[in-house]
Amino acid sequence: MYDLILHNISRHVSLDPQEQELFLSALKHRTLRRKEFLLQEGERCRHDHFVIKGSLRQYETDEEGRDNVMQFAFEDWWIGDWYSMLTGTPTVFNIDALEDTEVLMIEKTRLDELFLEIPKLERYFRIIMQHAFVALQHRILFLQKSAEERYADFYSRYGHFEQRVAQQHIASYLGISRETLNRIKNKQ
Amino acid sequence: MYDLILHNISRHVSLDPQEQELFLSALKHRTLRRKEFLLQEGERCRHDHFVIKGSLRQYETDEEGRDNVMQFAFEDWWIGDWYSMLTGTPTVFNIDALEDTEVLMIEKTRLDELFLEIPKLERYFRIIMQHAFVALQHRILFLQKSAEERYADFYSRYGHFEQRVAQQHIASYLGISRETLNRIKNKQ
DNA sequence: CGCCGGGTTGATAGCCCTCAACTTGGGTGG
DNA sequence: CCACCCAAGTTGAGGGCTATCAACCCGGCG
Repeated sequence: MYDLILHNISRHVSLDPQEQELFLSALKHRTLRRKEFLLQEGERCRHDHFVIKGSLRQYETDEEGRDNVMQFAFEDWWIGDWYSMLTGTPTVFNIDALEDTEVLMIEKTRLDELFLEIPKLERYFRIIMQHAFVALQHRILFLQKSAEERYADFYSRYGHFEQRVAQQHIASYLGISRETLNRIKNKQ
Repeated sequence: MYDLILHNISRHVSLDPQEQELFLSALKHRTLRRKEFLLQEGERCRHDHFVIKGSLRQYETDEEGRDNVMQFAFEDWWIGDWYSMLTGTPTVFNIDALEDTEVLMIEKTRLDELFLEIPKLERYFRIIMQHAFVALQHRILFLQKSAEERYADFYSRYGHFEQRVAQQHIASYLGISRETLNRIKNKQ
């Protein structure tokens, strides 16, 4: 159950066995059925979540009732709402499971304590946050491009996940309508 | 010269005088004339930069020769290319000065050393990276909205900077043409 | 077997881009 | 100090990409 997260951490920092034990003891395990919510708009987000099985989608619902996908999360990814965690305000996002899913969750307040006890853990979170930041920068640049280019970029990066996600959700992630995405895919 | 950056840091962590001294000794000072480059496409980005005077714009130039503004940086902001710094690859971005500008720069390799010597400094960078991440998430959501809504959001957040930046750069930042932005502003 | 969410396809419309011409203003050099 | 020049901004016309709406198909699940 903990192999995936320990391996993920070990790619950036090396915790000794004691530190690993301390960190793992702060984690809680949660399973979700397909379509079940991990977080709903209006709640306060108090945990960060690491996916060990399945997949999730984070999205906001705008005034017209349209869903805008902020991100997906598959095995080996973190997902949560840092805005809500940092400010303590209710989240604008929903996070629900696209498949039957299992996550490890850590409370934000506990994580802040652990940063004091395990400096290397703070380094790990700094590093993955930098990578997440860079990924969003890339996405912003591609949102300036045509629908076809956006899909081509998505396919080259995340094509291997494509069958696990409904096309309309991918379209939303790319900022295009599901009809347009469909036409693009049927063109070639 | 160092007041601004020390005050910025103190909003998130409190360094003792020794740590402050150590950190400041790693900084270099650089002045740029308007239109001068801080970073150019193809170079490796080896420094992060903190603006103490003036303003800059970070942008990529695409195949059609169009500039896409990634972000601006004013006094009290950090700017650099973390993708290039993390991977050691040449940057795709240009960063140039919109006004006569002064920055404090820190070498990425030196910063990594300092993180070992001053854990609180690593905390500071983790925290500002989280804030930057959240800001980009917000921007992605607004790139789904109409040109008018994007400008309204920009104005409410950064309206006080508006006179210091050419409208065409703001348009690029918002992902709309300068003509469209102009029509929006002259409508009201 | 029926329902429903997801996907497909066509017709239409609209937002915004592009191109072009003109205006304005600040900076620079004579 | 003035005149020129170029960058930036303004305004109009036209078109294209993509959203929207609608109808229909399909497969899986209850």
